[in-house]
Amino acid sequence: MNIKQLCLAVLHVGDASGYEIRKALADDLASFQEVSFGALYPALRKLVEEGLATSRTVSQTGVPDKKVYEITELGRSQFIKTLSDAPATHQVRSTFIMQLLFAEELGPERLRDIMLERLTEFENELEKVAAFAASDCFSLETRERVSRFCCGALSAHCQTLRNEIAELESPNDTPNNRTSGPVQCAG
Amino acid sequence: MNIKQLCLAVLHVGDASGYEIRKALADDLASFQEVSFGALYPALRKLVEEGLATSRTVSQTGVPDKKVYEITELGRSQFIKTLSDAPATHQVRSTFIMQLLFAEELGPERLRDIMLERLTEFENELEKVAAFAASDCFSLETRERVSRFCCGALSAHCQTLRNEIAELESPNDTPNNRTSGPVQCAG
DNA sequence: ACGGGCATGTAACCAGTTACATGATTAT
DNA sequence: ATAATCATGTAACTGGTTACATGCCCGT
Repeated sequence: MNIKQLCLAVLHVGDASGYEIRKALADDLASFQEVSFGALYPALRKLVEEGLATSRTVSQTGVPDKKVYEITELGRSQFIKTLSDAPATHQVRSTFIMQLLFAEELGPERLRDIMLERLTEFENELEKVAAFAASDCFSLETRERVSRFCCGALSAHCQTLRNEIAELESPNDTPNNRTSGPVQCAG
Repeated sequence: MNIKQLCLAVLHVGDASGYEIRKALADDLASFQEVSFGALYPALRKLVEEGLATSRTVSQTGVPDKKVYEITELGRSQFIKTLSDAPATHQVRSTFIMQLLFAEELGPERLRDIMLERLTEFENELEKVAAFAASDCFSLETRERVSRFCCGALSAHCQTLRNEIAELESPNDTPNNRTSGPVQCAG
């Protein structure tokens, strides 16, 4: 998923300016990386050069003019083909897991803060997914499928973290909804 | 989590050569990105230059010599401090979610293949986590905490995908363990 | 004979971030 | 006043990947 591909994904849904594309990527669906303008604008220029998109300047009152990009048929077909041919990767890069691994070195207070910070972030992402599910982008079927997939992991993460935090604060209680002893990694 | 930090993490657990560090990152725990040798060896050289690690050449019979790196006290303390100060990020970059979003354009057969491919991969990762939980790295408490966290999401992903695949193959059945209708994004 | 695992390293390249540059409008 | 939002863009830099270079041992 490079920036050009990411831009085409947004433009496939509807016309947008560079600024709007960035906002769409950052806000609309959790877990899609924020892109910087320094990479975004050159990428859009290249899309136009390659005939995958066209641009037009739209004047606005109050705010500056914007360059609205529109995907071409070539852009549409190339985007879908590239997406279809790409392996179904799903990579996690997590400082948080590393912090869990070295929790003993960080100390219980810092560990608690970190888990709390992450829990809040996961809850925010969950809200973004809910907002996406209630939006009118894509078909109902697609929105439900994507939401179910994302919610599954996010809810699990929230649940686990709440248990871990509770356990840290009162180590003697065994919370009712998790098993102690060997971890069961049921698929 | 840049490469130097990643190397220090592995070396914090025990001495290792460049080759072994790469293997540790790729195999031992799911969701830690594979690093290329082109980035790894220069990073290790820099660690030695900065006094964060030392290296010694170990002769082996049959296989070539290897350069085993050992973390220094400075390396240890700097690694932990950097890790503690870092924000608890947890980023997902997923071609797969993008493919779910544009599932209608890909067609049901391709969608099914993609979900199957991803399901297999998640199952593999689940096995890696189980192997980690049964290993002797880190304390039991840490292994359980990390395993619980990782298993939670991976199991949820597997469950969701199995439902989605079943639904695709017989759209009329409503699987017993998922609700149809509006998605519930319970935290 | 050939592929794969072990083992280290460099050079060319590329894709991204960060910082800089500009500037109007609106809300606090 | 001062920050935030809207809006586009360039230049320097960084942090990686890919491909290349080398070489030996083991299994089939």
